[in-house]
Amino acid sequence: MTTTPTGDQALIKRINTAIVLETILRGAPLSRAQISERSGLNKATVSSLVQDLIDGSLVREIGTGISSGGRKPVMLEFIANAGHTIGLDLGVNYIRGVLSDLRGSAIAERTLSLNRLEPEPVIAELFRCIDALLSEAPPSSYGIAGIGVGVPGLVDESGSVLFAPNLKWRGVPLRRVLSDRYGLPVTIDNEANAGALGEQIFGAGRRIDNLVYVSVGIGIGTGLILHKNLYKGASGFSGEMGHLSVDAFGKPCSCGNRGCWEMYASERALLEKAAPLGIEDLDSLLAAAEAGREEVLALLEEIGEFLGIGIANIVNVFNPDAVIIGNRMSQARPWIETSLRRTVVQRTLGFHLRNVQLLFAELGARSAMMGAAQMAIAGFFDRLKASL
Amino acid sequence: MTTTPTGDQALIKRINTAIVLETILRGAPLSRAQISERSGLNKATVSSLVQDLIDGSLVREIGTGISSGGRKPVMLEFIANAGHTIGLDLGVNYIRGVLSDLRGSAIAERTLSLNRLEPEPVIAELFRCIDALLSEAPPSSYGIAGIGVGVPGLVDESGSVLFAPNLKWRGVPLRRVLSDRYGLPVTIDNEANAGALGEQIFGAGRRIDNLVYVSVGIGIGTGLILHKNLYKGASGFSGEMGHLSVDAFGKPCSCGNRGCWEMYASERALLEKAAPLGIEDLDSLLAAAEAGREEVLALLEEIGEFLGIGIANIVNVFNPDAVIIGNRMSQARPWIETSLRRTVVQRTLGFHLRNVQLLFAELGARSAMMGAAQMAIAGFFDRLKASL
DNA sequence: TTAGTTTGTCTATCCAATAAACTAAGTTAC
DNA sequence: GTAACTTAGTTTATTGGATAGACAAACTAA
Repeated sequence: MTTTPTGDQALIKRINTAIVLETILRGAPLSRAQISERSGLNKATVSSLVQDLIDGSLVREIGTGISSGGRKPVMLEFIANAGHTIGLDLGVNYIRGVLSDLRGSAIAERTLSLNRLEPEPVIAELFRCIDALLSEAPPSSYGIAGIGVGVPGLVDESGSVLFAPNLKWRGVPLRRVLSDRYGLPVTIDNEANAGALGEQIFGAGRRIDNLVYVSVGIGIGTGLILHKNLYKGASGFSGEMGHLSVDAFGKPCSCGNRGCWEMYASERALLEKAAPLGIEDLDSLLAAAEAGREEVLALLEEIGEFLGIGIANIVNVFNPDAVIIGNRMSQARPWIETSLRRTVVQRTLGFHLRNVQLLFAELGARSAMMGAAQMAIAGFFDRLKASL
Repeated sequence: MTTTPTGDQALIKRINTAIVLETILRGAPLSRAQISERSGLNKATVSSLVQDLIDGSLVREIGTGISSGGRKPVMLEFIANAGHTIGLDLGVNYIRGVLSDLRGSAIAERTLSLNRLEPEPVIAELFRCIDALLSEAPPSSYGIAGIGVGVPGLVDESGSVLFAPNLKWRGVPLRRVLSDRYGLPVTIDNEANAGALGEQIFGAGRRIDNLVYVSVGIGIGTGLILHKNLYKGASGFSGEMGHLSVDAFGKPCSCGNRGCWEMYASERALLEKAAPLGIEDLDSLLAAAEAGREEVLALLEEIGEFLGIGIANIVNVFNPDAVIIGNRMSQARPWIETSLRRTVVQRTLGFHLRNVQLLFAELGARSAMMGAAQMAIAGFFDRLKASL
């Protein structure tokens, strides 16, 4: 019960092997000598651990490097295609999937649209998408290392979708369904968490330790990366900052609260206001903005302000290094950025004391999908570290 | 630069020594055999590490226990008075100090009131309080292990008070001042963080891994304990949830934002509303409530509702196991609890799915002081683990 | 008294990291 | 073109912790 994992020699070896592997992942190509220097491990130790990694098909020698006055170094690199993963972004009316290698480079992508919401047909499409991607996977030592999925809703620790309002799902055991069919490790998480991870690893958030990703789509979801790690609430779910109330006695929200942020700053809120202007969807709205239609520009400025109001709250609470605006609304950047930035500066306690960057997603619509692939990759490495 | 601490035998020993010590701290009195069983470490290993702890004056044998059919076990316990710490709660018009042993048992306490706010006189009083407590400390192996202080403001990683609005302090290097004078390790943190720690270790939050402590005094501060650890924002400060805006276009707050929570739910907000009734301070207000004065009861019910509005936001964002209401307003429990609880239930997304407990501080006004002592104790153990 | 049990220590062994010596394979100066 | 120097990577002997198993000590039960 209280059995903490104890320290023994195997633990040391695991720790040091992980250090060597991570050093290579970060700095490849590297020689054994460079790894020794960077990691602080003895040359002999590095040699031995590198040999294990080579035996495990995770690292390979790629020939000699240039000499600096002595024997030429043998350069090493991580074998990115030692395995592959599948990343999926399950949206309300689309599925995006990617087959990637273990560094996250995309090998194949698929997008398909959904016209039904019920779990059965959606899962059938999910299977089709995965099957198609699997058929493109080249043979490799580790094969398919895992599947990651981002979904627009609350996910618990067992990988069940507790509640996805826009899909009208409740209690769908997605992880079990997928791992039963494919016999692979499956990671399920909120779409905003996946997006946060995608931007942190591959996009606007590289090298930023603490960031908040705000996914502005039909609703608003948020993914938090604190001290380089995805933060999950106590029970393993979070990302509900769309339901932060910004107007305690405002419009009632379906969640039970009143004046929730996403009722003022989401795509849905924007389109409701645009309806009287005869605009039905985001694309035509952005086209109208492009054309300089003034009522539309005013609407977008207002959305920027409301986004800023919620972001100021988030900054006050979490004090992150960056906030990244992602998902569909990031396309509206040219017309919302000014009012958004102004509002955040006005409303953030001691803003000048902070170094908060306001950024927009670099991966655009691919953030969540790439983040889902990264979830699977991270799962692979976690299992690896635990095993050797 | 990228030098991660590498794994060697000393690391193993540190890890296992910490396991043994923690096993004793949690379950004392224990025999070596019991420690071996609970920790999973070999009997011989435990014997050797226990001997080190005995040599280090951290553990002692306290005679034999009862036999269960064989040789009698030698029982061990942690030497709580191997050292002492000082915990201080620096309030706006008071200082509370405690001298405690390494388990957090109070040996002596002092409370004194302040009538000036400037750093110099306050620090002079702080010195007096510390000196008085120090003079009561019995001799011990480790002496005074450290000083912990909770302050009503923003504290950075270097232990400087960046900004304490109610004290009107800016940039006071409190840690340096104290460690220069006493030559001891000093930990400075926000008063709400200290209170959260105090309640988690000694009060209503025992055995709760994830909790939010809401310190409702003149303003509102919050301390977050996530996965058993105090959460600090990216730059080492947080606790600003009093400035979560609950009414985007409400009253302007001195922080720059509008409609901040603490403008509606704090002691100051309550007293402003009570002023027309001729009530000037919290004590007389509570007395009036006790006497059943209806206008006062209505005011308190309203405060309960506003507290609930902010707490619902916090629950939606952090999804903690418990929320603890602390500081002065916790005295108003009988008159605010009903409306508070109702509001939180109404406004929390999927409240029925959660297991959030709403609690009131058990340590009352002593939460922050005891938490400050705990900060010093934790610092002592951290340094210990790093050294051996 | 005897047999069995539990506690705690002792001993031999294992294993990973390490320093230092060593081999291999280059460069540079003249 | 050779001698002197450099750097890369391996080999060897040593160190230090954890461990299993043997053991002694101290007890209970019958």
